[in-house]
Amino acid sequence: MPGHPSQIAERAQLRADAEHNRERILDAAREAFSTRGLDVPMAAIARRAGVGVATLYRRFPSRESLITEVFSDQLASCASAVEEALADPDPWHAFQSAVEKVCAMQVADHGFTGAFLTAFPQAVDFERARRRAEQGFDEIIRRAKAAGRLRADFVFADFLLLLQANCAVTDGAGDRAQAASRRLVAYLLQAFRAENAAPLPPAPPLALDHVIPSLS
Amino acid sequence: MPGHPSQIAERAQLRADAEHNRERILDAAREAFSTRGLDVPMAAIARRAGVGVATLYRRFPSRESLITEVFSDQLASCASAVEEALADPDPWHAFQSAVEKVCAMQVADHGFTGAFLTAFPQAVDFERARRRAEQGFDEIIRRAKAAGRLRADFVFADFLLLLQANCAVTDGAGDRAQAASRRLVAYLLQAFRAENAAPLPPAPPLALDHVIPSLS
DNA sequence: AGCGAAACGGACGGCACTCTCCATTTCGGC
DNA sequence: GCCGAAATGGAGAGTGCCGTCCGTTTCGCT
Repeated sequence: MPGHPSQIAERAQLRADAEHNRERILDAAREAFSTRGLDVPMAAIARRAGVGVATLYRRFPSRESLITEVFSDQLASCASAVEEALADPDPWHAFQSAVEKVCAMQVADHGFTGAFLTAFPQAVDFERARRRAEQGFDEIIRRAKAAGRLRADFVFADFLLLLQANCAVTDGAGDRAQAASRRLVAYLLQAFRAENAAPLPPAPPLALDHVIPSLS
Repeated sequence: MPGHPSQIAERAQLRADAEHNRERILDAAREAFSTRGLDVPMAAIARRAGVGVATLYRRFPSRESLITEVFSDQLASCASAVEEALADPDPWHAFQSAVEKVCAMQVADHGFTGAFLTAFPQAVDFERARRRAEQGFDEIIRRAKAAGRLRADFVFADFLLLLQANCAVTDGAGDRAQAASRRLVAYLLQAFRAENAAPLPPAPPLALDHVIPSLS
């Protein structure tokens, strides 16, 4: 049921041990990226995964494809969180918890998403997960506005703004990351409430494509 | 004549041409860091400054010392902006404009400050500018609270939170950076107003030392 | 068991960057 | 103008990482 048809098909042809190593590499990469930043040497990842460099390169032809794959997973998680929130009957609570969930994820991956977002080239694949998350969240926004809880001038780009902001906070402050993130999110959620709606100057021409350069 | 701080004294001994080149290097570095990120090759900076690599290294023994010096300048600018705001008779307006000014600076340096903050080792010098900025801003906060405009549970760390957040936004979004930053700042300023003060969960144990690892 | 294909790992060439060394040029006081 | 100290630039040694090549091991089907 998790559905990457083509990819799964290809991957299914992998021999059992290869598939196993692939997972190990992905895990090692996720952890390495999170703790040591995006430019950790490939060799380090390989060592951590208990495989040779060649194995790593056979599975992920370039460093970038590895990063992309890792990020793709993260993105899928976000999409799930959003869909989960869609089930919530209370529109504002849905909005709030979707935001909080996604931000908490960013805290957990300790800076990886931030590193990925701040500087990255072509990556084509996660189209689907991205769309899914974006549309789902748009729906959440729509409902929250309709219920009169979310300010009318809120736009999807504002959510991206929050995500970017949260990234900085999560990878900047070490173990304080969680508290810092929560505080920031709390502040912004307050600013997003309809009751507090005040002047608010310009609109941010910001789309996912600008946050993730790779898609352009 | 002498009796100046050691740095000035040292620098005053530089021959005229050397001092001139030093400035050129600093300018080149600022621009290079801003546009190409923190890991631009020393050679590129030297070329841009129109000097040889050796000259660069004579003036700044390590890449890090160069980065530190550039950042130190930026920090001093912030301190000035804060002191300027202190002259404002309207406490809330002072607060607001100090925040906006500093954030605008971050937009102008296009990600350099962000890059510096997100990943940096020992740097000892800017103590003074830092203190100056911090104390000045604390005073601004005090006044704004006393005037009943700034929410009572606001703390200095919240400002750092905002700075970090703003960094991410400014270097993430290219030419949209300015609009994005303004929008984010506007949202947060609204959340900071006393009138909107709402629950707001945890307090963020965050000090300048956590934002600038180098000082620890 | 036996065998072919798939997967493996480590060694290696190539490249980019940092920092040093030194022969040469430039400054600026006399 | 002259001369020593200061400053300079470029070549190059040292280092670390990327991505590939190839001889060896492991899988899994029969």
